[in-house]
Order: sequence, then structure tokens, then C-alpha cells
Amino acid sequence: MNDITAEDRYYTAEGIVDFDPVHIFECGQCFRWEQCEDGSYNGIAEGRIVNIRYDAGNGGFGGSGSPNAGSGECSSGSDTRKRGGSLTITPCTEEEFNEIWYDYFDLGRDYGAIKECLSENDEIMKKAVSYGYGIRILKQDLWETIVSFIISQNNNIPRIKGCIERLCENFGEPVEQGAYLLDRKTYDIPSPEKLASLSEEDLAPVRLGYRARYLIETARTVCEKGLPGDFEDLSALCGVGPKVANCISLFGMQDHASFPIDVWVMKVMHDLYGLPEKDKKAMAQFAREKFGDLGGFAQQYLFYYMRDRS
DNA sequence: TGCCAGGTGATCG
DNA sequence: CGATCACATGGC
Repeated sequence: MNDITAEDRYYTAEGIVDFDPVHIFECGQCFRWEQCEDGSYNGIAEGRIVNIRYDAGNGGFGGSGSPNAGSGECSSGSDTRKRGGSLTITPCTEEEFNEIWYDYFDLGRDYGAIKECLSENDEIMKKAVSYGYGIRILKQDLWETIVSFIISQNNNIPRIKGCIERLCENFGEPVEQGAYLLDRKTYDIPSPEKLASLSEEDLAPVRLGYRARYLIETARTVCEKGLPGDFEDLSALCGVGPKVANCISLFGMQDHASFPIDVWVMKVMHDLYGLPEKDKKAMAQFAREKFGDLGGFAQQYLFYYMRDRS
């Protein structure tokens, strides 16, 4: 298909810590990454298809070691700093890594410090963090997160993924870069303009159920008023309530204080933290006070921990 | 089979 | 406000 050397265009970054593709891609923040047989992931993001491989290096948690990484000082003492592993992205140039994937994977953030801070005086969080130690919150495209999380409501993850794929296949533009990685033709999320032009009948093959109307209406609003800029804008969109708005805020707007409360987080808050069942108001307040600006990170560790063990 | 899923909008008191 | 209900579609 493409030139034979295409597969040699990869880039490897060394010394990457607090990173595990399984944790990152299976923690429910994204829906278009798929695990390969060798444990690497193929995914569609930033208008291209890439393969992500992470090698933890010797042992992964190599006790001492001096990471020598540029970030230098690691202030807080007594912890088990990881030496870090290597992250390989294919196809990818050094420029693409620096300009696209470094931000996408939030590599400039010290997750070690975040985990330490959250775990302080919190045995529950300590377990959750230890379970999902390699989670990073991806910097995803805003429109994609809007579409994805409108679809996500009252829905399960395998079906959400199916809906998004069918939506892209039926109405999205083909993705060219990196297409050789997949054995099928692959398409991007349809633009607001494209979705705004559709009827509910047009969307029938995607089997979105009652969410089809939400998507069309939201697309039309975005075409008219532009993309949302804050939580209030988000909440004005059709099919976007408090939970979905928090997800979009967190994953698409990098508001890392957002704390989406879904059925799994409610289960954590009740079963583990002992809050009254289904009292979202109390849960939101509890999270604000306990996790503050780190609410989004806390939520991801807790969500992944609870969902994977049920 | 029946319950449930990363809830929201509409419609009541 | 706050509680209740319908909503499409399937995963398990």
C-alpha cells in the first residue's frame, strides 16, 4: 500500500515514567484505541493512526536509580521512583512526537507527585493509585469528546465503541496517515457540519437510540455558536447534563478539577468512602474538599479501580 | 431472560 | 427545586 519504509518511521522516547498503555486506554477516557496481540495499541487520534508501544525496561519499578531526566529535582523524598521505560510511536517523527504526542499523553506533568499527594492519608486512594499507576489523562480533541460522551450516557463501553466506529464509518472522512497499520479502512469523527446536516433517519444505521437526536441538535448548536468554551456552554448543549459536561471538561478541555460522577464513582463513594447512597451533591462536595484541583485524576484512579474489580 | 450501562430531558408536585 | 419516568439498544 504505502511505501515500504513507512513502518520504519517510528520514534522512541526514553525515561517515560508513570505510564502504562493498558491503564491509559482502558480507563474509560477514550474509545478509539485497540490492543494488539503483542500488547501494543493501535489508535486513531489527532487525525492519524498510530501504534503505541511501551517497554517498562528492566523490572519497571527499579527501586532506586537516578532518572537523569530533564525535570531534575523531585522534591519529596521517600518514594520508589521508577527509572522509566521507553515509549515508541509508529509512524512518528521527532517533530510529531514533540508537537503532538507529548501533549496528547500529558508527558509534561508529574504524575508521581499527583499520586503521592492524592494518596496521603487516604488508604482507599492508595490502593486505587497502586492499581492504575500508569494512568494519564489524555488531551483529546474537544469535538470528539463531546460526541463520544453524549453517546456514552446510559450505555456500556463496548457498545459506545461500536456506536462511535459506526458513526465514523458512515459519516467521517477517511484517515490516511498511518492507515497501513489497520486491516480496514478507518474514518475520523464526523465534523459538526456533517452531523448537523443529517436527520435521525440518516443516523439509524449507527444505532445510537435516542441519543441520535441529541447529537444532531448539539452539532447544530456548535455550527451556530462555535465550540463550547466553558462548563456553562457545555451544559447548554442538548444531551449534556452534569456528568457528561464533567467528562468533556476533563478530557476535552483539560479542566483537571472536574469530577464526573457516574454509577461506578457513586459505588466507590458509597461502598468505600461511606457516603450516603446516590447522593451526588454530597459526593461532589466531598470530592471538591478532599481532592480539590486534582479531582479529575482522583476520579480516574477510582473509576478504573472500581470498574475493573467488579 | 432480565438487569444494566460512564444519564438526560420532560413532566410532574 | 427535587423526585420520577421514558428513552433505544444491546452487553452480559
